[in-house]
Amino acid sequence: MRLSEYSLNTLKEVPAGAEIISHKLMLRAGLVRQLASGLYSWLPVGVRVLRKVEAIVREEMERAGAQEMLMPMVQPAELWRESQRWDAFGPELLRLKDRHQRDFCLGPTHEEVVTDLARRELKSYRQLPVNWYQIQSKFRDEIRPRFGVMRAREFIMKDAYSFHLDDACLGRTYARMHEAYARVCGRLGLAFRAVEAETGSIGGNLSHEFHVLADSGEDAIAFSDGSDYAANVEKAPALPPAEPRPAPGRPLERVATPAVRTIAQLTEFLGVPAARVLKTLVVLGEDGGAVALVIRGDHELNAVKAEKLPGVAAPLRMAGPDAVSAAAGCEPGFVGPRGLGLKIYADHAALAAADFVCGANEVDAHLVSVNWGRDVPEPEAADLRNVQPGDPSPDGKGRLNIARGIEVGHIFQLGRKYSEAMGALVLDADGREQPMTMGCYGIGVTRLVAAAIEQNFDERGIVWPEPIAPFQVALVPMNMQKSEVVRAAVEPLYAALLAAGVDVVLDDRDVRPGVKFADIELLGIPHRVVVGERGLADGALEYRARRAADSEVLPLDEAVEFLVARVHAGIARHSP
RNA sequence: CGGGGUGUAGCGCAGCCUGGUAGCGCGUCUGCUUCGGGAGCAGAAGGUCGGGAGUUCGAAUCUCCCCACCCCGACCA
Repeated sequence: MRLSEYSLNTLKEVPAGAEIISHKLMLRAGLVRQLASGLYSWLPVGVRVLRKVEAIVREEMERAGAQEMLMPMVQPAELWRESQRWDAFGPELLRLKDRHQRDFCLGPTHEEVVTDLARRELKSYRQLPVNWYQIQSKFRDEIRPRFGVMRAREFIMKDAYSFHLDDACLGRTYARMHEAYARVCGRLGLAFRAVEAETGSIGGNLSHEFHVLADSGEDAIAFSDGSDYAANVEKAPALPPAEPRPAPGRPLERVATPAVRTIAQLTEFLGVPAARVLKTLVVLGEDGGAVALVIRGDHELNAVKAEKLPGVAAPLRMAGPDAVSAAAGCEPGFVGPRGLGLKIYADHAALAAADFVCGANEVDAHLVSVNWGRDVPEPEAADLRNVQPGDPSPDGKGRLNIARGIEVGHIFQLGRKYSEAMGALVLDADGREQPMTMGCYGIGVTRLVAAAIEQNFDERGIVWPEPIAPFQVALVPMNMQKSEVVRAAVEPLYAALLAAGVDVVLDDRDVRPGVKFADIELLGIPHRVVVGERGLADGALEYRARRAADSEVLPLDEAVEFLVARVHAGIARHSP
């Protein structure tokens, strides 16, 4: 490709509104442009990267035994009603009507469509297992699109669906897909972790998320320093404290705490550590009532865990001030478990506290030296909190660390949720009809591009992992328009690299060298070769890898061989 | 949806408080010079000041309504 003929439009300044590094660099390097909130056009350089990511995903899917197919993005409502998800999926499902007023949606995922296809095509256990995948645009009407293509409303996903007669077979395909996902991340040169995860609106019994580690990640993941245990913080169980609850010490006491509402204010006012303060959160109950959740002041409520408790409404919602007053007889900030006429769940750690501080259920007052059993009836114990760094690993080996991650992939063992709801049955060896058991496996292709940048950049721009760079080699001729010598050197080199199958770009634009250097670095091309009269006098070029601090001399007559070797090595380095 | 913020030339911004009909930098176009790290000089094009209504002799500026976009929270690849 000759840059003079290529649509490359880089920006010196960062467009307003871009917050995270990948979004800034994707705009500056001219990979994408925003159309509307959460909707992006991909420009030619961006598409080059996208296609390379897709190619790697395809290769690994084929290696894992999956077969590519393609399903419609527009889906009839009837299928979603069959699976009960027309109502359950909520406003994230973009609904529309055709000219006959029939209901449709834009596919946010394809379990319904693929299950419909499977029940028509798959009739015998002899056809199983199958694993179908597609790479296609998805649409989710996100509450808040964010961070450029990282959380877009329309995005490209690779989604795969497998069908099996029994769960053992599902488990084998799941393991192969787990391996395939790890290979994809590895080939992209990304530092990642596979973690146990919640299944959310997709459903099923077992799932893992693949997280690219980055401080800008929206998820928190917990992993053990003593084993390979790793889980999304949403999912990681907080073990009950090993030590038994201490015996009550001092007598119960009521303390006036005027206008002291928050844990921070309370710890300062009373000089008590947050771990000795219990906070009582009032949330909406299933029956329209309310439920109280008690956790330690230094702990964070885990909404996913809480909404699974009997009697608690899902999705979890905090009770408003009016509901709190009705239940506790005081405003939020002074609620406590003593004398509270609500069902109470207490977190294991809260339950292990003695002589603790809590709200008195009256304005401007708290109780100190409160003890379970003595002052408050023993509540029901539950795991209500997020794990914290230093907590023991749930598998009993080591302690947990917390890291931020970008969820680029998620795999599920769905089981028979969809096949039973939609009647996807096959005949088994005994001639009996059985619902198939299913797995589904998603990778955010567009998100992978952004995640790769989050892990690979410097002050000059993107530093692509070599397998997905838009071009492998950039040839940068100095004063090419005037210099016969430079042209005579660079044109054959360009042709030879093309002939050798190298993804090479020739920066033949009539612009000053500084512009070329800045653009090539912003774009993150892994290998750069400068061709100038200065070096050519000695038969030499200058080579510089994107990550290298300095250039090195490259004899002109060795250039093709050298670059081909570098490119192959760069890509091979990432192949597991 | 709740809270906060921003909309002025392709991009980044000033002007708004204190009304008088729009400016800076970058980019774009033309010419000359320059040509190994985002060039210099000279000239040029480009704006219903997000939209509508109102106040006023007069509105980018004041008032009201609407819209879009961004950020913080609940969702997910």
